[in-house]
Amino acid sequence: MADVANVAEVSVSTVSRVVNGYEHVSPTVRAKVKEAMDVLGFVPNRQAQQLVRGRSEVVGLMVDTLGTEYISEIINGINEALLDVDNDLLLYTTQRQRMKADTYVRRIVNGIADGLIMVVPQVSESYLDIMYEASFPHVLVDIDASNGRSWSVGITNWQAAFDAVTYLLELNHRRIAIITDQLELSTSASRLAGYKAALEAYGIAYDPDLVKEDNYLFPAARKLTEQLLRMPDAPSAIFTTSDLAAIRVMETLRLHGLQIPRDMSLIGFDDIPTATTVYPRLTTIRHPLFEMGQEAVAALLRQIESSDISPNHIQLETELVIRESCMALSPLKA
Amino acid sequence: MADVANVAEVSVSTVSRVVNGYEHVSPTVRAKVKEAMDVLGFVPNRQAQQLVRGRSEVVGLMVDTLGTEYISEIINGINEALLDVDNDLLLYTTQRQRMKADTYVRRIVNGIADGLIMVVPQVSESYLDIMYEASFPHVLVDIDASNGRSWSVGITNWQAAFDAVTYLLELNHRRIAIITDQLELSTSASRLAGYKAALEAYGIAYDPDLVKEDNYLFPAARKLTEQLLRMPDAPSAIFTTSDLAAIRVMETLRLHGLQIPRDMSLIGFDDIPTATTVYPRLTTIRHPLFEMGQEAVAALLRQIESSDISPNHIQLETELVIRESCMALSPLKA
DNA sequence: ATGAAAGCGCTAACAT
DNA sequence: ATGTTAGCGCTTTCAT
Repeated sequence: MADVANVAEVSVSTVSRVVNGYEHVSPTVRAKVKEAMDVLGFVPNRQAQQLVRGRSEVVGLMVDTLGTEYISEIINGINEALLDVDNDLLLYTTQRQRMKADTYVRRIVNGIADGLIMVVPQVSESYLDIMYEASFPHVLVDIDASNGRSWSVGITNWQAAFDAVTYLLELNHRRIAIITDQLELSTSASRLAGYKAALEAYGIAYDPDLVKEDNYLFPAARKLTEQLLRMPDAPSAIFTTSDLAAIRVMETLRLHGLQIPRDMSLIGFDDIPTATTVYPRLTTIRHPLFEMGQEAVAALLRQIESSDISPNHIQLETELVIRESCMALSPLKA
Repeated sequence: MADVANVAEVSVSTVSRVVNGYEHVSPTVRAKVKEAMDVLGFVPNRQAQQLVRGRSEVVGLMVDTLGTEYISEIINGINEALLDVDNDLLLYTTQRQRMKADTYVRRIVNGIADGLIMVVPQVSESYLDIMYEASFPHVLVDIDASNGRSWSVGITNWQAAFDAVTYLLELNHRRIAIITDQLELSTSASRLAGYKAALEAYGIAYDPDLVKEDNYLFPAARKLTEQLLRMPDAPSAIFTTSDLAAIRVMETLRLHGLQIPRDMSLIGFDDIPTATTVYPRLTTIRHPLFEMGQEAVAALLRQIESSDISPNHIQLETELVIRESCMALSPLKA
């Protein structure tokens, strides 16, 4: 920077001013400085800027697992929003992590990022404690409701499940199974509640045998589907709380010679890109993943900029996307 | 840090010494400083450290798309290696990127990271130019051979394809199709060459109609498979250059009522986790994704530490993993 | 073994 | 409109 000042025959402050686009710089000088910057190929040192500004313009992202279209869409949304404010993204994966979990968070809090976005289904309370104590800006992504002390963004899980099951009900299905993620997850619990509510609205008794609990880390959708198929009064429709699981179900049904939707109706959840490339194209719930990522950044930035904002939960709407994986049952058969 | 020095009644230099674990600090003083740090919850400011050290201890990772198990495994490997040296990972996605591509790289080069790992099938030369001019440490991941001026890590693509096709040949298959990624990719070209070589070694004529070119960004495996099935002399085996494509092929075959491996043998590539969860479990080529990530970091670190090392290409070995998606043809039928 | 002081590259008062 | 200067929080000679 001193070099640029020399070449342009001005002071470093002036250089700094044009670097940061401030006013009160005569066009002549501005031009001269810009030229000098070009000639010297000058680019401001970020570390120094960060140091003096007290901000890193980096946000941390903690995910438990990469490699799903689900997380990919969220990250795309985060990136998009970050681009607007010229911030960078630091990635932390908790999967196969040898580091003590807390050290992890502590590093972020005291270190390199201005805030942290967490896309971790089951956030450990000790993480939150650390961040809370340090009043470190953070937001929890895709949880069902505010935990009271953190910002969070999620979706209307209850309504989504209610809509999906109601749609199936309108198609005259009466035996409707649900393959859900772990029920400890608040989102799963809400979806199951929505499922029950829809059934109840139609005066249909709830059958616990029709709910199968999967695990997103160790998917067992195939086994669960086969359990369903073996039932004497097997379901005519399956509602799955992720497209990934739905696709595994499709595979399994086909393996058993069943056709979709003729022999079994199927609804997924998330509306990942692949949902439209499988055959038949999957009827599913659109999960605003990309928007969730964007909202997370917005919420985080709000905290970083003015640290006195009280926790809030942002709830995004879902939408039933009807494609070809469901079919009406004839009222007679029903 | 000054606070710690005050509380411990020593100078800041001494505090710095214990923070960095230097010798020449009496045990008494060391203990006193450590206690002061604990009491005050002191954690060194990374920006300041980085500024004075002239290193950020952050490495950039540029990927074109997240959301595949392929990239996920690589990133896991990178993370693992980074953990050892206590560096952080900055993520750049080129997908849906509004930023001018060069600005992108330029930012990284002049900015925040000490080096860059690129997992981008088709690296633009202009990126490389920028990094080369700045002699910025970088490594290209999963390309087939050195480009002469960058470090890179890849696998033995030719051999891998040769092995896969030879296996099929030994199983008496004679009409063997290949569904490959874009042939502009050096890796794809090598694999196709390996395919041809294996055929030739068995004295089998090469049939261009049996090679179908897919696109990893816009997968068309289903359509391509159907083209293959419609052929009057349809293949009895398909070799696919990614497991993802292989799984789409499986789906398609099943849709057409064909059984694997009875009606069609199938070999994938990559050995992603899902390859073992589909039915039948996929015979495939093990692609050392995780190791590739680790090697990339090692190569990068070597460059960062001593910047005068000349470009090198690290080639990792693959391995045929035999599972249940292939079956021997009776010699008669063959 | 410990301390004093210079300086990493920049920004932002404060002067002029 | 432009220049001077004091830090930002740390590391690292150089003294002692």
